[in-house]
Amino acid sequence: MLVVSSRSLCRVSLRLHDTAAREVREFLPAVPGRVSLYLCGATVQAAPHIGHLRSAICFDILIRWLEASGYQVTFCRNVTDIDDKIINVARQEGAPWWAVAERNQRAFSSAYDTLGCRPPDVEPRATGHVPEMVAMIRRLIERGHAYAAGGDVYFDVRTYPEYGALSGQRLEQMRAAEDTDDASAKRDPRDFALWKGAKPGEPSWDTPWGPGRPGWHLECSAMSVKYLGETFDIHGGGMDLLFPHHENEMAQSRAAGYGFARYWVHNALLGIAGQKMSKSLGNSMRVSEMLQEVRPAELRYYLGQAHYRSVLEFSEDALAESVSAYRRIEGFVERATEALASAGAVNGGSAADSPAADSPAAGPSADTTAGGGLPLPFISALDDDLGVPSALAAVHAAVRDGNSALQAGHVAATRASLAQVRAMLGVLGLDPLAQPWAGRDTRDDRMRDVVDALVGVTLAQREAARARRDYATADALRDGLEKAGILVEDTPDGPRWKLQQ
RNA sequence: GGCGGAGUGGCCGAGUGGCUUAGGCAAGGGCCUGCAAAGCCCUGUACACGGGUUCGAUUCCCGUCUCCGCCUCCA
Repeated sequence: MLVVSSRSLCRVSLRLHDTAAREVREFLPAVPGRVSLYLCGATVQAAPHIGHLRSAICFDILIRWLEASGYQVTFCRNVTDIDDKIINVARQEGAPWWAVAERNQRAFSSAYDTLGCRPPDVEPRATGHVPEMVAMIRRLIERGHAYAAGGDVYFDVRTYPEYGALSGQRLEQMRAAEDTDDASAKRDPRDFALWKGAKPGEPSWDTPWGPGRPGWHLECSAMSVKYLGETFDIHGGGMDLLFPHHENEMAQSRAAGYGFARYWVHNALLGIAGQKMSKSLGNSMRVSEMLQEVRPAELRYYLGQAHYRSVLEFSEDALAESVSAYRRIEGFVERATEALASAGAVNGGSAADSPAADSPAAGPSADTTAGGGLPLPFISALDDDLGVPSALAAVHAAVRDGNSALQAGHVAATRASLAQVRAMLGVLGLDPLAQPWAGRDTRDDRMRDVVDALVGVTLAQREAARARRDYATADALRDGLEKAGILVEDTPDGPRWKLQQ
């Protein structure tokens, strides 16, 4: 009788690794029921590679899990749209810097979108927030933590004793930052630029300290305060940003009197071990290239399948394994959905797979499940510092049960398994019948209809041959389809086909 | 030089002081199938190396080797 239906009450036990604390700790948002999350987005100097997407997917799963847990999440992801490389690329192309930034930002958005990442609630750009940055610099100068020198404005590291606490660096042991911009103007070699004075021909914005452009670290501090407040819950990003970027953000913000991030979450990087450092590397790791080989959901499965704090070494073989694993799951979802459609809708109205009013059915008969039809092992896996690998084990277990039920013709059990599987996949952003993957490209859908009709003719001939036990003909027809890359499966409900991998 | 992470069965990839056979992929055997495919069942028997703590360590501690990330722009 104590079963509580509200999921936020079922599980108050999300634990997250906090880089600042260097341990997994219980996650409690500052405001009950709400989570504010700031994620360092891209510096749009080139099109995205799969490492960017691994990070995006890790945090997408975190956000989905927070939302599935009943939190209202405010998600802010910035865009750094001005920096040295962008300026250089623009020079090489003879294009304006903003055109380069715009083009790459669109590529990022498209990639995020294609891989099913929930869009941020706000996606601020650095150059749109110069006034906020100027205000913050002024505040830091007033408090004695920053100084103008030679057209730049620097943060005075020595005025902030906590510097280094986040990343575990010690000032004395650090190598001096070799800022090419006349380091002589700094009071200390480790001071970093809040504002960079403009060099001839560079884009610039006017400030009390002269024309220039934002320092990279400052933008995140200024924008997070603007959109999430002086204190917010989670600050995320790749491990590579820990130092100096996040260390500097923290120093600025705290020195300015803000509470800043309460939890720091960093994803491990995607390695590219086997690859040589040839120039081809850059392109072959592009998201757009990868999607020539595998479908978006398969790429998402691969990038999301490892624990977010484990280094993932990219390999073609491992990617292929993920494709197989995902297709097994997908195969069950498709077969079960079709079988239930034909079992439910009395007659052959097999077009019931359109996601018209297709809500993931909140499991009428929840057995070992809690809120929303999610199995308990799945819930505790994600609650334990986002244990996606264990969560996937729960998915596969449910798929196996579902396949058994399907094979045995147990409709209710099949339906229950399907609901569970889809609910879990929904949290991971991998439901084959949900948003981003289903019915996205109408041209593909129409083409599929055409092929379906044509293949249907052959399959009918084959069924006829089988009926008269003319297996030679039947097999010849099947072989013919296979040569065209079409695999035939005979099921109790008749033959079905799919494209070869 | 400083900080941090990692070495698990054919492969990817979790995890734990003594039964977790994690899970997946691949392989072999079986069931099912006209034959297949798909699916289901079974099998493999792993925790870098050397010490130590312990009744007992893959899991804790020390050392060694190897690899990786950051300390400069980077998810």
